[in-house]
Amino acid sequence: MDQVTIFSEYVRRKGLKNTSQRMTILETFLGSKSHFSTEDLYFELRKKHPKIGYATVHRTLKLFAECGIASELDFGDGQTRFEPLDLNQHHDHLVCTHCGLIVEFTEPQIEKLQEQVAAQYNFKIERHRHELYGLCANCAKQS
Amino acid sequence: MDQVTIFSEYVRRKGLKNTSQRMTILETFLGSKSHFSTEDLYFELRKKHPKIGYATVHRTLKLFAECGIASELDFGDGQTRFEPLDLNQHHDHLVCTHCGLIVEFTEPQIEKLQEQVAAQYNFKIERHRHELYGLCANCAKQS
DNA sequence: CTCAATGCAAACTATTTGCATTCGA
DNA sequence: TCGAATGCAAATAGTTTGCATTGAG
Repeated sequence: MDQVTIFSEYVRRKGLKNTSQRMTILETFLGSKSHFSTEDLYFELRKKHPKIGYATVHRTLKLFAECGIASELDFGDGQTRFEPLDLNQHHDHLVCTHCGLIVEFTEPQIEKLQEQVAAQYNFKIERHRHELYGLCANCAKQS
Repeated sequence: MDQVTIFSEYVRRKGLKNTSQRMTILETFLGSKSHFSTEDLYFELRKKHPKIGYATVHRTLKLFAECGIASELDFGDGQTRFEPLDLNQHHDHLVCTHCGLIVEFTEPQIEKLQEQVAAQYNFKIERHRHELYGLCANCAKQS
């Protein structure tokens, strides 16, 4: 089931409405590079849909997160970012503190060890955040 | 070298001043439970030092982070938290999403795997953030 | 038709800053 | 003495909300 379908069904199930703005935002959201902030997406959208409001973008992204097709990221720079969430493929992030480059990584062994840690403390994990901050290859070279 | 010494030397080296407020904040910071927000510490301090200002607490905590005796935490609840940093003993956090309980954990194998991931992408890691969110034993029981 | 969604502006919250005054070295 | 630190109030920045109007079902 793709993200558009998930969203449409969520909207219908909750008695919400499937507006043209929401569809526009969803398309742009899925089509853009990942890891953008609300503001980024807002300005991207404004290029083709000048009348769309910031609050609508914000509320729609929240809605995406709510229905499970987006996840919220916070890299500690004061901006909430979003990325399309593929349920089958969890990943974490490397963030370059110099140029802002974001790289995704997966490491099943870390996931497994996390489970063990949680079990050890009797925690029932719902989600986690794992980010590695540092210099990417390019920035390390230059400095 | 203990944290008070580290701080004092940092202050001297930078030509800053060792005020009574800073000493008071440092003592309270080291003596309190960990993982509090600026606001928490501010109100704690107000009990005994009613004239201290929020901005002073804020700036002093930043200074602690700067000189390496505190680390800033962000558990995504909109509040920056701080904890005394023991240089020899890095740890990450389990956070209960229901009651707010925070538990520290260390897992050397995860640290090692992180290094490998970073190496694989040619990143030079400066720091990382690893948090597991879920229900603690107590809260899981009740729900 | 009805009620959710939109767009605008205003409210909010945590954080940060400007500045006159105080105080440590 | 002199510049750093303080405390207050105001500014900032990202996020969220209220409300009159619009529009989907």
